[in-house]
Amino acid sequence: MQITRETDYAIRCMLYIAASESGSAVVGDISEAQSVPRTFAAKIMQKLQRAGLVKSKRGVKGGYFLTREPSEISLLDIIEAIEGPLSLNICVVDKNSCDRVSQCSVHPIWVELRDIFAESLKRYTLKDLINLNTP
Amino acid sequence: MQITRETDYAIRCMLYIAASESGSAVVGDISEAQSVPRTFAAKIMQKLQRAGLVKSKRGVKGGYFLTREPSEISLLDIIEAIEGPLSLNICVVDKNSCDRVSQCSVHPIWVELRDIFAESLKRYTLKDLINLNTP
DNA sequence: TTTTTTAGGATTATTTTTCTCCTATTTTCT
DNA sequence: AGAAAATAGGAGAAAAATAATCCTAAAAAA
Ligand code: SF4
Ligand code: SF4
Repeated sequence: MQITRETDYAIRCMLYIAASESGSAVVGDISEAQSVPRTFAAKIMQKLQRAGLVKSKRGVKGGYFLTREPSEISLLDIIEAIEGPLSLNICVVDKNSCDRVSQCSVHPIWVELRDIFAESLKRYTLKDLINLNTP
Repeated sequence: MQITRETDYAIRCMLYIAASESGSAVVGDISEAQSVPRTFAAKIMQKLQRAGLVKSKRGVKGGYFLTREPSEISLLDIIEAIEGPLSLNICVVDKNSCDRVSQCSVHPIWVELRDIFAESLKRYTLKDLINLNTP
């Protein structure tokens, strides 16, 4: 019931880019500053790009930059970019995974809790997290 | 970011005992009724017992029974019995796991979210879940 | 054209999850 | 007492998920 290391790394990476002066950063710098293994960081950035949270520019003076304002990128966005749709139990996201769904009294609870949890995660944006560091 | 299959099984097992006429059930019946592999169910019941949620009686006419009223056993109780203390990121439950804790702006968020989530899970008890089935 | 930097597929290593097996012990019933 | 029913618990195997690594290609700027 925890986010994965990969997701934690992704949040760190996004935070680094958001907090950077220029608004963009190369994988090498992100990796070093946030203690994320270099090649793993590269993979993570690719996922974030496919999810549309960042874009890249190749070559000298290239790097990754955010596609939206830090205030418009929430923890939920980052988590779902890495882990896929948020759910607290397999049956919430894939009804075929369990043949008890139709008669299960717990299933609706997981659906409801997912929404509550998602709302909480939406409330925290990159901007909030940067401000906590440099008030 | 999901509960494990084991935890889902544990909830089913508890629910079966709580809903049973006699208030107790043997592993074989629980396993069959809830489609939980027999030996795995036995292991799960042991964990639940160590957590103090059930007690067992050996021998003929034995089985497992709840130590508290169904209205006094919450989803959080069951989840923590199986998975250990609830946390959404490793650093919440083990501060030594990450040497960035002291300077990390995300860490306090995970602590806060854990509490919100735990509260939500506390609100659902076995009694609520049984009533949903047989209103 | 050279250097910098991302893109992406293939692959490996590690850890966690999901079980199974076997033997011991306790309790009840006959 | 003895047989049967049931949990207790350790050891460990199989499968899946996580956490990386490696290598080659492609793009863009200088
Ligand atoms: S038993 Fe209920 S809660 Fe568990 S996976 Fe199936 S539908 Fe979901
Ligand atoms: S980086 Fe922050 S949130 Fe992530 S594990 Fe470390 S302390 Fe926790």
